Amino acid sequence: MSQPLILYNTRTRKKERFAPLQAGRVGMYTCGPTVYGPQHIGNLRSQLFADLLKRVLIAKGFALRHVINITDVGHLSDDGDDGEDKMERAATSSGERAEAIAARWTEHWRQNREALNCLPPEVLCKATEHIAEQIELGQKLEAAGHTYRLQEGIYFDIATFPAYAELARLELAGQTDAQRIEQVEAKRHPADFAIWKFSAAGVRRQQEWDSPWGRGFPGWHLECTAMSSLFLGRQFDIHTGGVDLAPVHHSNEVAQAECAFGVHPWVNFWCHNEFLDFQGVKMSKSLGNVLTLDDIAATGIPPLAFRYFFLQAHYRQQQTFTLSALRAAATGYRRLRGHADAVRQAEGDADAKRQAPWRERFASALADDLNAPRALAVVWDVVRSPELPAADQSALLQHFEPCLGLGLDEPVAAPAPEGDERIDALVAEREEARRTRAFTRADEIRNQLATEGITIEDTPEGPRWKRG
RNA sequence: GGCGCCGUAGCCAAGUGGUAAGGCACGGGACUGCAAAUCCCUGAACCCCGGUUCGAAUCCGGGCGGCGCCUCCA
Repeated sequence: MSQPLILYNTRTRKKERFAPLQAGRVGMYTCGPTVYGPQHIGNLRSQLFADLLKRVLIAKGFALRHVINITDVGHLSDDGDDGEDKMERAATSSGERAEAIAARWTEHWRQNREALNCLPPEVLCKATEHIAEQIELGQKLEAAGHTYRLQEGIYFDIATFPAYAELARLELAGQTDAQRIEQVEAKRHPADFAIWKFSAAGVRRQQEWDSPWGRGFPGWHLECTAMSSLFLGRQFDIHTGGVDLAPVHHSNEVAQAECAFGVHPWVNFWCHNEFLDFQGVKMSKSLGNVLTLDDIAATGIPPLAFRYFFLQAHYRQQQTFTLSALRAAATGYRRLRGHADAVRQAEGDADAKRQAPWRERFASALADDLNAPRALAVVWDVVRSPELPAADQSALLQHFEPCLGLGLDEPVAAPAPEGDERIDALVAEREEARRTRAFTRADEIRNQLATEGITIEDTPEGPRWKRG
């Protein structure tokens, strides 16, 4: 377990040995949700990735401070720079206060994470609760000559930050030719971005604040820089997010931070997860091919089966999602969990020495850029090794669980006797029929219940039934 | 127009130079009155072509196909 953790760093495009700035302590920032609606399972993949990383860091013995932000203001709804704010639009169309919408979807997101066994962050911060810090950061940038004023707002001038293209290896020259979207014409460079947007003349926004530049609201990128430095300091270890964030959002964050704080590199390790593909393309709100955790739960598949599904692919690989692939994962997950349950009470002595090879293989899989699929293969090897005493199997599974977060440490929920009198009576009648070898009648009852979606399992302790 | 990723058995998916992990499904078997659940056994030479090498899924070149980013997006 002492082997070094190797992580792929987007900043250097290499797998690197992870070492924190301060020995033993890690500061990690994860870009959180924009809370104007539900998160889909593709978004959730980013949370699962960050959680896997967090769990492995903890297993490595690091003391971790994990910060996640809630974007509850300032997100534009469409291409270009004059899109409508997503929060404002959601509020306008539903007649609710923006705060109410933000609160509802923040809670929904939090419950999703909980259902997926994502460890809670040490700090969960909201953009609207740190407006002052964002303004202060903007003023710093302004004072250092990195901004200019347009009618729409205060913009960051990327020409003042030569390292702008570094993180995402951007071709800024080629970008000028692209011209695929309408830009704010007056911008000096298409990649310049707003740090503060003005409320439109005569418009009273639900979410707006006074600033030295005028009434308005902060640009999206400002919050992450302001809040991460507030909670993690001017330089920190790890920043995570989806791959799509690197070229724009994260590049902008870097520009703001390095210009305001005079540091480089601002963040040591940039870690990005790939997309979840669905129906041949990435799952995304704009394409409309989204599924939520609620949708999955509605099919009777437990949320943790989705976590298991996630662990079956490497985080830096696009993962193909289909419902049947998820069902397959759910079957494997159910069996794995059942096995963990079965060996938990095993008699006999566990022998740490005997377990060592599996511990070693599991640890090295995760240490190698979080290779969860390989780690899962080790898990199954434990389960399918008859020569390994049950007590050792159990000890190993419990040893793995803190990294996996699959709930292998919890008893499988009892088959919940639902107590439906009619069904109970039918099941009892079937039992009686079986006893008297009236199998035709017995099967008739079973088939009848099957059409209602009820399955009967005959166990040594008698029959059991369940829905689904 | 620029940048990047991927193409492994029916499906999901590891493997980045030395005789191809794992899960699911299928098939066979055990168990069962029959099923279900569970357990055991079982399958693949890696998109195509050329090259490097004693040896390539793994490196290089070309081709075909898919995806992503450069624009709100995880």
